[in-house]
Amino acid sequence: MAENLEKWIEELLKLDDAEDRMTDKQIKILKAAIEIFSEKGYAATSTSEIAQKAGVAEGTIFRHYKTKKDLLISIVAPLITKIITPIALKDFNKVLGASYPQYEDFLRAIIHNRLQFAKKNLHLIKILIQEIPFHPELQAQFKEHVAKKVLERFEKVVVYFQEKGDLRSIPTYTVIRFTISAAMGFIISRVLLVPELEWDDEKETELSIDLIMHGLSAKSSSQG
Amino acid sequence: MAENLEKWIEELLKLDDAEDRMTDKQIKILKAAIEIFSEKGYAATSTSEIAQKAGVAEGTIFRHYKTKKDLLISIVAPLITKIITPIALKDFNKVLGASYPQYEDFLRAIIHNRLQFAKKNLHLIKILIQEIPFHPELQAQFKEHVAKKVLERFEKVVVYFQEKGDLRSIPTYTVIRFTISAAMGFIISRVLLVPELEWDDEKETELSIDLIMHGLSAKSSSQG
Amino acid sequence: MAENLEKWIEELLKLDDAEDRMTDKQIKILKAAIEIFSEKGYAATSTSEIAQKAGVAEGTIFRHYKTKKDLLISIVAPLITKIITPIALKDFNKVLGASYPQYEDFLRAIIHNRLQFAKKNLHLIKILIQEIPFHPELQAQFKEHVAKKVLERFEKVVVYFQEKGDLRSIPTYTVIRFTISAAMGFIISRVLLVPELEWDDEKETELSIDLIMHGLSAKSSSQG
Amino acid sequence: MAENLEKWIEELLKLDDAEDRMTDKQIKILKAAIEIFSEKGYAATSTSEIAQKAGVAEGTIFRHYKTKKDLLISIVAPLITKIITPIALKDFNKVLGASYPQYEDFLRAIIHNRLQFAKKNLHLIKILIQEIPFHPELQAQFKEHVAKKVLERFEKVVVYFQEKGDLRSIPTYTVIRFTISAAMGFIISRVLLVPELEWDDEKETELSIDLIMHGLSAKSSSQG
DNA sequence: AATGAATGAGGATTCATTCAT
DNA sequence: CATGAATGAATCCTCATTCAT
Repeated sequence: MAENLEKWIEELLKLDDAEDRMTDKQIKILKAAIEIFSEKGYAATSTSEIAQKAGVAEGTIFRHYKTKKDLLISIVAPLITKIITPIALKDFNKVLGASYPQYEDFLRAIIHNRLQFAKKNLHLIKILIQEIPFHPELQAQFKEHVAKKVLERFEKVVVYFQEKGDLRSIPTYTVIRFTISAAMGFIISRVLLVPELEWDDEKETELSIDLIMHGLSAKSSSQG
Repeated sequence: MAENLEKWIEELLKLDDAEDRMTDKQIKILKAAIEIFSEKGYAATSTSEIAQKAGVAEGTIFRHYKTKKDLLISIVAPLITKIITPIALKDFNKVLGASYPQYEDFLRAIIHNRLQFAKKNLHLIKILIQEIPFHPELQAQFKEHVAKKVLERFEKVVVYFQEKGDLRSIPTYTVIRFTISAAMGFIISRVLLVPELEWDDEKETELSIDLIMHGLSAKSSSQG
Repeated sequence: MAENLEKWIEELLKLDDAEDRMTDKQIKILKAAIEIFSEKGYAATSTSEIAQKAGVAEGTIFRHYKTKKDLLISIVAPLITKIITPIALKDFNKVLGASYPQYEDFLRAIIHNRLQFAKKNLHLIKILIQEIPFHPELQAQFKEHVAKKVLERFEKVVVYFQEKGDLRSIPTYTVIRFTISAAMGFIISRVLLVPELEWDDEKETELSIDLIMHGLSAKSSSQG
Repeated sequence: MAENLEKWIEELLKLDDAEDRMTDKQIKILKAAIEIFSEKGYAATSTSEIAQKAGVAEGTIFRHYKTKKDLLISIVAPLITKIITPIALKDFNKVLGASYPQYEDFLRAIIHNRLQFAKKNLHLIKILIQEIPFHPELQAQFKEHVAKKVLERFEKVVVYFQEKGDLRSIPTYTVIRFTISAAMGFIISRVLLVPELEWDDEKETELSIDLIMHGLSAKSSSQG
């Protein structure tokens, strides 16, 4: 999935309403907006700047997006519903479908996927992180489409492994929080905080899984 | 430490230059700015809004802070150098001073302190998180005064416990990242993401420590 | 040449970039600015005042001229390079082309021309005189495009008549200064200082020429 | 006369109202204002700038001068009535008192005096030239105290020499204008336009007198 | 659909002036 | 007298948005 931003946008919005495809200019506007929003933040970005970078007239932006905020929403809303949500929910069903017999198989899959996605969509992720706190509409969407669903399924997964006797019987939400913290801590360090380091993604992933599993595993294990 | 924001500001700036104390209005301006910046973000906040909330004329702001950006810097810079830095560095020396015989004692102290601070200074923390990405001056300060020093000392602490045989011999920076991720994951959830939950801070702290220690400890331990 | 201000502006800027003609509003802005600048001076003129007089929104000014200073420069720079310079240099070549066999024929031409121009472009001349001292960019332009070239050619003309034996062998620059002083003294009195007097331009011009020539002529002459 | 600016100001204002002498600060304010007004123009000068340069508090300026304009008037008005007027009128009476038997003696005296004054009071002269066009009050004062009186006396002097048969019988005002133009042309070039040249004031003065006299003299004279 | 000139409300900032100390 | 903090009107300028072409 998520090969690169351009495809994302194109496919996304074509899927949306097959007849009402995006024009070339619309795509240019979106791309320009994404780039500048992520660099300077929504509030500090002017529509004229976007128009210039997109190579269109200022008026053209408002032909496609009623307001500047509309443009932000048009980026973030489908990002949440069409991209983040599927990514976020990916792999969860496979646990119950027995594709991932162990919690660590599941961990490996979600870390791998989210990292790949994060690497390819830094701009979008930055916008998401930076703008959600300031826009209640986005917060609501995020909560409903991502947070709630993810937590629901995550809960099922964790309970499943807890009942199976693989995971410790500590509060489920604590397990989830610990897992997400450790995984996201790695991903965020990797792509946002110190991307300039030479990362051995494979090795760091395995170490992270190991550390998480040591914390959560019901059986004690020997260590190096 | 850090009883509450008002005291913070007052004490801070009195310490700064004992003779050259802040005026009453200056404090009002700072407080208003902190509140609104944290709610709407720096770029989306207008100086007239700050003036109104502070109960001063707009011109008064510019008598004390040459530009709007200056006002931001005047909030964030001392926040970094005078508050965040000491807090961030707190407890590290006690390890080598043998006040914390175990890594988990150290963990308990840093989680406790940072959590207390975070609870009392939510506004400041939000501003820090939200604005640092957009202001290179602040990034530089943060890197120099906080990140670098914290990592240096953290490294010493971790190496100390690794050599002592208490912590596993995995890469030091991975240990640090894992520790910070798990601890910050808890704190951020607690104060930013879902503060409305009923948290048993004591119990959650102990659980977090337990989880971290299980991942890092050189000896296997029994679990619940 | 120089029929009146409106034509000046229009022709000027059409010549400048034939395709990229000025809009109607742009001309209105220029005219309003010229009028108010000349009345109150650049620094004492507000952009809102200009907008009002021009019958446009204040923002419109800044769409055409990036800053208020830009507006001033846009008036004065082409004034110097396109209007003042040609006027200032007019007639000089005719001396060497033998169109003006005598220095007084040359004098008659330059006084006549400059006076006509000054009468029709009082506003522009006032702006020039008042603002040049305060704006180094304009000073530089004036020096390069006008002062230097005029002096060069004036020198040639004076030397020509001195070598021809018509003019006294006093320092060339003194001759030039004396000529310009006497001529400009007349023109400035005529259009700026006491324009309300009833002037017989023809007669005063001839008198001025006579006075100058008496001072400069190599031959003594009878007087009345 | 006019030894230097400082003395001028001090003497001037002490004379004014012997009891109500200027304070040290007042003098500093005046000096600072004169300097900055002459450099940047009245409208472009801020009172805070003046206060800073004068080394006083902003409020202090307004204790002595009700408004900023008042400060300008306080500089220019006495300049006109106490300084420019006497200087302008100097020497005129000496003609009729037979101290100057010839028009050229008179010329020599006025050029010399005005040049000395101009050299020592450049700042004041610049302010005068630049601000009079924009301030009707100053215009009125200048007209009444200087222009009118000077012209009256100048007229008497010229008529005197015309009736004596020394000067040509051309219109008196033309004689005056020509004389002033030539004299001022020299002085202005000397102190304002190209002060950086190496001027032989003595020689240039004599040349100017010679040129003027040739134009005006009733008798033809030999030339160099 | 696309343009870009035009708008005017609003933004940051300056400034002359006031007034309590 | 002198101060300088405080003021708020006014200044220059930006920006999202509209609309005639």
